[in-house]
Parts: sequence; structure tokens; C-alpha cells
Amino acid sequence: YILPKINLEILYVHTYICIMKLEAALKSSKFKSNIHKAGLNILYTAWWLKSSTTKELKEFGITHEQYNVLRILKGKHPEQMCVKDIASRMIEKNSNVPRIIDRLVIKKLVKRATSEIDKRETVMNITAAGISILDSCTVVMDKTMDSLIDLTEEEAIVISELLEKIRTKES
Amino acid sequence: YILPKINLEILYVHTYICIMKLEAALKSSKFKSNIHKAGLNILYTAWWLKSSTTKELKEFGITHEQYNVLRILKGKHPEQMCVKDIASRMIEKNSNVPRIIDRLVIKKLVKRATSEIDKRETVMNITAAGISILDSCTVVMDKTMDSLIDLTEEEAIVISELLEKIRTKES
DNA sequence: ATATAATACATGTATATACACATAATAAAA
DNA sequence: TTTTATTATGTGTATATACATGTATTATAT
Repeated sequence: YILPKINLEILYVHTYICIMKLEAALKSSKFKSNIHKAGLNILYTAWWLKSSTTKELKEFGITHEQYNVLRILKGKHPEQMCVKDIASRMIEKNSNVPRIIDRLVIKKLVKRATSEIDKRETVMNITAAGISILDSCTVVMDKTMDSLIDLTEEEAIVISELLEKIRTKES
Repeated sequence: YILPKINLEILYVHTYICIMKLEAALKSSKFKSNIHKAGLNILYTAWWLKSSTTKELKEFGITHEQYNVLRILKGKHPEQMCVKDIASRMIEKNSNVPRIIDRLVIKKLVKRATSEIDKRETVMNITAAGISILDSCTVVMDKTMDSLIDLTEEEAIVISELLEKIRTKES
């Protein structure tokens, strides 16, 4: 890859700019290694991204995780999905899906029933109200994501490939 | 930057390899854009990294957040730190530091007292037991981090710069 | 000096994570 | 078929996040 140099200086012509170096974010002067720093940068950026998008969801009365479940359900709609299927698609794999569903059912955004085929399974379906609220959320969320992640197409691809390289493990 | 091409194919000569493309991780066939995909990759990689390191801490009986607080306290040791100072150095800025401290005090890894200078402040100090357990944790954590994040020095620097570019905002 | 504002922290509540364990239903084995 | 194992989910507990609110202390303003 040939990446264009990330020139932050050019932005100084504008009024105020908050360059969020990790050193400033964590008030730490130096890190053990660049590998270590990359790890902390990933963790901190994820927190930053999640808390920024969570704020946007607040007016809709749902959490980031509930939004995630609704998106997963809509992806298969009108097909039903069981807890296991939803869990396997969650960003945070240890999410306690039954309890996230509980709250969505209370809000009538999701319907829940026992599967006819396998009575161990609980099958979920997004309701019309759920689709409606999800669509409104999605507009805001996509716009927020685009404004938060201000990278070129090329840079976005590189960051995905580097992150996927990190997660690639032999065994 | 001139990044070496990330050649994943070369790894196939080994026995088994788990290439964690985001599509596989989230069982999703495609994403709205590369920007969007980058965002999800950041969130998912952070979860993956955090849950992997959390497992390592389990034998020491502390959580990722407690480890973080201990490291912050040791960084200033033998100086005392108040809640506000600790909070500003946390990776997750909304951490409820007083309650994380509660658990560390119960385990006698941290001592807590009211500040003499400003009685609103509570000042914390890591104990000898705290330093001892932290040192053991750090050995394991650093090794884990290095084995999880298998990037070249150059790639690690690029990923940090891209993440810092994302967080850089004008206002 | 007194009133008001700001600060630092504690605490309460709802939600979520992480994980252990219980239970019912299904699959597999003897 | 009966037993055993596995699977899918529910539930309980400890910890953490996110956020609102209360309280004591300090700073500021009049």
C-alpha cells in the first residue's frame, strides 16, 4: 500500500483543533512499545466511538446493544431468529442476548415465541414499531459514523486490513 | 507511508489458520462502506483484545479496569492520586472510579484516605501487595499483548496514526 | 461576611458484560 | 428403548458503564 502522508499540520489553519494523540487522551508520556501503543489506541478509540454513537441513540431510548440486536433482526426479516443466531452476529460476543431481548420486548420492538421445530429455541421477530425506530436510528447513526471516521477510502481499507491481520491467528 | 503488502496467503503453509475477516466475525456479507466497516472493525477488535487480556487477569483475581487503575497508581507512586486524576487517565472515561477503588481497597491493593489539603478529595495509594500483584500481571499482560498484536513496528505505527487521525476533530 | 457557584466525590438506578450453573428439549449411544 | 450427552436458553452474581442526583467542601461574587 502507498498511503498518503497524514498531514495534521494542514488542519491548523482552522480555528480550533483537538488532535487526540493517545498521550493526551490517557495523560501518559510514553508507552512500552509501538505494539503496545497500538493496542491501547484500539481500546481507547473503540470507547470513544461507542460512547459517541451511544449519545445519538439516546433520543430514541435504546442502547448501542439494543440497536445492534434490532439491526441483526432486520437483516433476516421477516425470517425469525433464535438467541444463538443473534449472539453469533453481535459485536461483543459475550453479550447476554436473552436479557437484551427482554428490554426490546417490553418496548414492543421485538416479538418473542417458542420455536415450533425445536422447543428449546426462542424465536424473535422485529415488529413494525421496531423497524420504524430502527430506520430512524440508522439515518442518524450512519451520518454520525461518517462524520466521526473522517478517513479516505484508502485509509479505511488499510485500517480494516491491519485490524484483521491482528485477529488472524495460527493454531 | 509505504506499507509492505499484507500477504495472508503466505500463512497458509502452516497447519490451521483462522483469518478473522469481519464478515466471518459478524456473519455479515457486506457493509455500507469501507468507513463503516473500519468502525465495526475497531469496535470488534477492541472487544476481542479486551476479552483476551481479561482472561489472563483472571488467575490474579482482578479485572481489566482494576488492572488499569493499579497501573495508573503505580505510575505516580509513591505520590497519592485523587479520583479525578485517576479517571482522566482511564481508557474508558466514564468509568466509575470510586467503585473500582472500593474493590481494590477490599482486596487491600489500594489504600484510601481523605486529602488533608482539600477535604473534598479522596486520595489513593497503591500498597506493597498492590505493586506485587501488578508486577506479576504486567509480565503476563505484556507477553499476551505482544503475541496478540502480531504486527511489524511499521504497521503498529501506521495503525496508531490512523486511529489518532480518526479522533482528531476540528471545532 | 454572607450568599452563590463550582468542584470532588458518593450513591442510586438501569443496563450491560462475564461467567457459572440450572433446566428443558433434543440428539446420540448402548 | 433407556440412558447419556449435548444443545439452547434462562437465571443468578459480581463487576462495570452511563448517567442523574445528593452532599460536603472550596472558590467566587456581592
